[in-house]
Amino acid sequence: MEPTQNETGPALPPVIEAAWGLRERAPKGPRPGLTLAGIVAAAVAIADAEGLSAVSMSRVAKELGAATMALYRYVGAKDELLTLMVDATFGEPPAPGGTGPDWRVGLAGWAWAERAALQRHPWVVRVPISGPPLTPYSLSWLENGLRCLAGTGLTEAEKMSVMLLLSGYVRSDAQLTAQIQEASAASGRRMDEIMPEYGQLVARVADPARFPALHKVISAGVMSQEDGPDDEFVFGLDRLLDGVETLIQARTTA
Amino acid sequence: MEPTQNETGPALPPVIEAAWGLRERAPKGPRPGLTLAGIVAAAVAIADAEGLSAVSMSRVAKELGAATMALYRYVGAKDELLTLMVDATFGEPPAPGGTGPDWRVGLAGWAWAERAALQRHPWVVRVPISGPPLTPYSLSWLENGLRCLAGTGLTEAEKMSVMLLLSGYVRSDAQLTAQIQEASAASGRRMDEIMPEYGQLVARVADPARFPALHKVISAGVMSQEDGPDDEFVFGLDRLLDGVETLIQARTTA
DNA sequence: CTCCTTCTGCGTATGCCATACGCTTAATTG
DNA sequence: CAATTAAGCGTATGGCATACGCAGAAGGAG
Repeated sequence: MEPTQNETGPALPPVIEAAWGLRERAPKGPRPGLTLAGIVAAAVAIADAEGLSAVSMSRVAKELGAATMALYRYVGAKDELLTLMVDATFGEPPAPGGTGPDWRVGLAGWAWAERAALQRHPWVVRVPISGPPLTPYSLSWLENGLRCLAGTGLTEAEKMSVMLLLSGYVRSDAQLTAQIQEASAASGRRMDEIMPEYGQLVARVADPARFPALHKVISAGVMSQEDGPDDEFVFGLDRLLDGVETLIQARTTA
Repeated sequence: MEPTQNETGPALPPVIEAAWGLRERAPKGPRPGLTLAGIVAAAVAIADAEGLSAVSMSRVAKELGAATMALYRYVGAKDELLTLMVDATFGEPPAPGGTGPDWRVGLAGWAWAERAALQRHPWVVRVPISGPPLTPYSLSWLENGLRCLAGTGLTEAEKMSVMLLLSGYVRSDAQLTAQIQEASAASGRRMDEIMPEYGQLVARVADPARFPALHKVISAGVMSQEDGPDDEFVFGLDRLLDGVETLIQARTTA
C-alpha cells in the first residue's frame, strides 16, 4: 500500500489509483476474493439503510461474508473507504445542459442534479471531506459544471471559483436539510411541526430587548410559514447565480 | 437531565437552559465541584491545541482533575458538549456595522468576522451540526447579521434566507481552508506547494479527451497561481452580495 | 516437478472510545 | 438528628479502528 511513483511528480494515493483502474494485479499470489467496488457497494448499502454511523469495518466485512481485516487489503484506512463511497454515490453526472449564453440553465441543472444525489443519500454530507476531489465521478461532475461556463468570458480561475462556490452551496443546503430531517425523525415529530417549534424555542430563550431583529423575524411567522422544501434552495441558488451573472455581464461589457 | 416544561410549548433541551443560565441549583445536595463553563473551556483548549479528535470525555475530565463520569452531571452526552464548545468559540460578535443603505458593508464585516473566528479555531467546522442554533452566542451572531438588513425592503423571510446563505458560505469556505491546511500539515509540504501538486495529480489521472474543461483550467495554471489566501473568499463573498443586491434593488424599484 | 516468492484472508490483540448503572458521601431541610 | 437530594466516580459493557503475523494459495523459476 505504498504510494507508487511511476512518473515524475507527487505520488498518487494508492486507493485513488485503484479507483481509476490503474492498478495491475501482481501475477503471483492467490486471487483476490473481494473487489474494491464490491466493498464500496456494500458500505453504501449499509449507509443508505441505516445511516453512516452503522458503517464500520466489521459491519461491512460481515455483509460480504469476510473477516474485518480482509478489507484492509483493499483500502488503507476507513476514511479511504468513505471517500470512495461518496464517489460511488454521485455516479455519472447528467449530460451537461446549456453553455455559452445558456450557462445559467446549465449550472442550475447541475446544481439540482447534485442536490438530488445528496438527498437520495443524506449520509454523504456527514462524511468529513479529506481533500480536494481526485476520484473519477467527482471529477466528472466538476468537468460538466465547468463546461457550462465555456464561452462566458470568465477566466479559467473564475470558472473554478464559481464551481467551488456553487458546489459549496449545494452541499450547505443539503446539510441543513438532512439535519432538519434527522431532528424530525429523532423527536418523532412531523417535519412541518419542527420549524414552528424551533421558533417558539428561540422566542422563549431570547430576550426581545436584546434580540429585536430576531424577534421581528419570528413574530412575522417566518418559521411557521408553509413553504415547499425547495423554496429555500431556490432562493439561494437564484441569489448565487445572480451574483455570477453580474460578473459575467461586467466581463462582457468591459 | 429530563427536559423541563415550565411553560407551554415544546421542551427546551436541558443543556440549552444551562447555557442560558436558566437553571437554578437545587438547594439540597453537595455543591457542584465543576462548572459547565469550565468544562467547555477545558474542551476548547484541548481542541485548539491538539484538534477535535483529541477531545474525549476522559481527556477533558483528566484536564480538570475529575473522573470521566463526573462530566455527565453537566452534559447529557458528548455532542451537547460539542455544541457548547462551538458556541463558546464564537463568543460575542463584533458590533454590527452598517445598516439600511450600508447593509453591504455591514454584512461583509459580519462575514469577515465569522470567518476570522472559524480560522482561529479550525476544528469548529468539523463538529457535526445537530440542529438549528439555540445557543446564546450563535443567536447573537444571527441577530447582528439580521440587523444589517433592516431597512432594505426585504421581507423577514428573505432576511433569514440571506443569513442562512451567508453563514453557509462562510462555513463552506472555512471548511475548505481548514482541510487544505490539514493536508499540508499531514504531508509536510508547505501550503503553496499543495495546490500545484493537486493540479499535477488531476492532470495525471484525468484523460484530457474526457475532461477537456478541467484540463483547460489546469493548464491555465489556475492551481499554480500565487493568490492570497483571502482571494477565494473575497470572490465568493462578492458574488453572493451581488446576488443579494440584485434582489434588494428589485424590491426597491418595484 | 519443486521450491521460492508474493500476496490474500484472517485470528488475535491492543488501546481507544461513549456511556449505563449504582454506590458513597456531602450538603441541606425539617 | 433523620431524611432527602444530587455530586463524584469506580466499574463494566460493548463497541470501534487497526497493527501484526501466520497459513496457505497461486504462480514463476530452476
